[in-house]
Amino acid sequence: MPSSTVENYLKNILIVSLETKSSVVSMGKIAQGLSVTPGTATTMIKNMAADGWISYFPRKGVRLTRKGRKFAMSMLRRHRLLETFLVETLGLDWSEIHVEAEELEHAISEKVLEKLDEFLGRPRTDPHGHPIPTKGGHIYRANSKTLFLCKTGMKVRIDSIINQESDFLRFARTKKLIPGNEVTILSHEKEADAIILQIGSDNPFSLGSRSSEKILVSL
Amino acid sequence: MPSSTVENYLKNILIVSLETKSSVVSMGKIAQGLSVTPGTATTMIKNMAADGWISYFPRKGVRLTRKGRKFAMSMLRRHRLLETFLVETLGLDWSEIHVEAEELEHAISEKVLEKLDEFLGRPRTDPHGHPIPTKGGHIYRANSKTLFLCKTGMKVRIDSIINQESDFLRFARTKKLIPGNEVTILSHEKEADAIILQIGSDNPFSLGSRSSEKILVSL
DNA sequence: ATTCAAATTTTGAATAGTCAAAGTATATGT
DNA sequence: ACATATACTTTGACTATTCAAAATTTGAAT
Repeated sequence: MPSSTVENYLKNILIVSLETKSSVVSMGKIAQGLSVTPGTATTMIKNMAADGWISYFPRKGVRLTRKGRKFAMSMLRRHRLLETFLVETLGLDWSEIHVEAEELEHAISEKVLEKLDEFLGRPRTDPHGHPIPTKGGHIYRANSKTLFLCKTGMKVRIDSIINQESDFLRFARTKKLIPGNEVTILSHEKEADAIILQIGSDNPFSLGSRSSEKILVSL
Repeated sequence: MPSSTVENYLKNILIVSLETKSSVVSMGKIAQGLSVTPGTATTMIKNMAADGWISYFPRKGVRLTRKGRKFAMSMLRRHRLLETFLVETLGLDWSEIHVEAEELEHAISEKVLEKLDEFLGRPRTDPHGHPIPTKGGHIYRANSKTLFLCKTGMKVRIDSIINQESDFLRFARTKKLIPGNEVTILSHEKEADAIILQIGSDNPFSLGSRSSEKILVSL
């Protein structure tokens, strides 16, 4: 069994790997994702490689082994099922659940997790719209793209919010940027580095590139 | 915030303190309760005293400070609410919940705990019949005594099972030794070091002193 | 009073994870 | 080809927690 630190490293590597669609993740990304100094990441990664969680390519980056990926998937499953539970059952706010789940995911056993999954009715996605990996470690990929890539006039449906910072989530919620909602792109001009959009008949508002890259949508 | 190791020490000191009805707990009991060597307990206790969780009386033992007791109570509250949740909501077996709750209690925040309490309908006791401390750190004491102290012919109601070992809990369950149930003491002779008892119209069975001291009952 | 066993403390060493700072490799622009 | 900024690794040190084994204290029994 990995320590919860190792669990965090594994989960983070998987997430970056999925986000960037690249199986090799750089040390920089790892250190940043875990908020540790680069040196710490290097030492940690070497130990993890010795334990067979990852393959380490010095100065290149890191790739999850089969064993590492399997475990990382199970962490993602825990995280997302817990987030679902916190929102659906306990009624916590969307913006609070990430931090809470981050703690609980290390403490919940397989057994309790399966009972929870059953209790929740085996949900497919979490409240952010992210797919929940199956027990076997499978994840289904929606064919979404980021809001930033949408052109003026398009109507799209929000699939998920990648950004997990509570401030942003709170903002997103007040603007009804919520998975499932329809968005109309009123204007998107590269020069302005912002898109103007509208949800339903609410007041239109604008979003910078930084933010609009963190919102996945599909047609 | 204490580390989860400190949380464990605090909870254990409180439990022993309640069990033995003595505010000072010996180092031996602490080391034993936490399954560490005596030396480890000594070092740890000294640090905890420096941080104001306990008062340390060398070669005498340890007493929780106000701050320590408050925190320990909150640990007990977490533990017992979680056990309740695991049984009532997720349907886990009585014998499994102690171990699971032991992990989760370090990961659950005050906020989530309060939501959970609300969701469960603010239960007063956990599935073992132990009282759940209030948010303020209060615990109500039932006027129960141990089954071992009961005389032949008495009819009593089970309040709680102190022993937390899964093997014993499994056994207790098959014999219907469950909080709330009525027990008739068919015979209790000191010489035999065992009592014979009956629940409802089930087959009578006997229990040694070791076990019968671990079951709290009231009239 | 003295002795002895039990309980407790001390000491020295190990492990996991971390940082700061110094050193090294690499890619990129000129 | 060369200089340099950037990314990465190495080194030395620190903290929390643990153990094993040696040393000490205490209380009870002779």
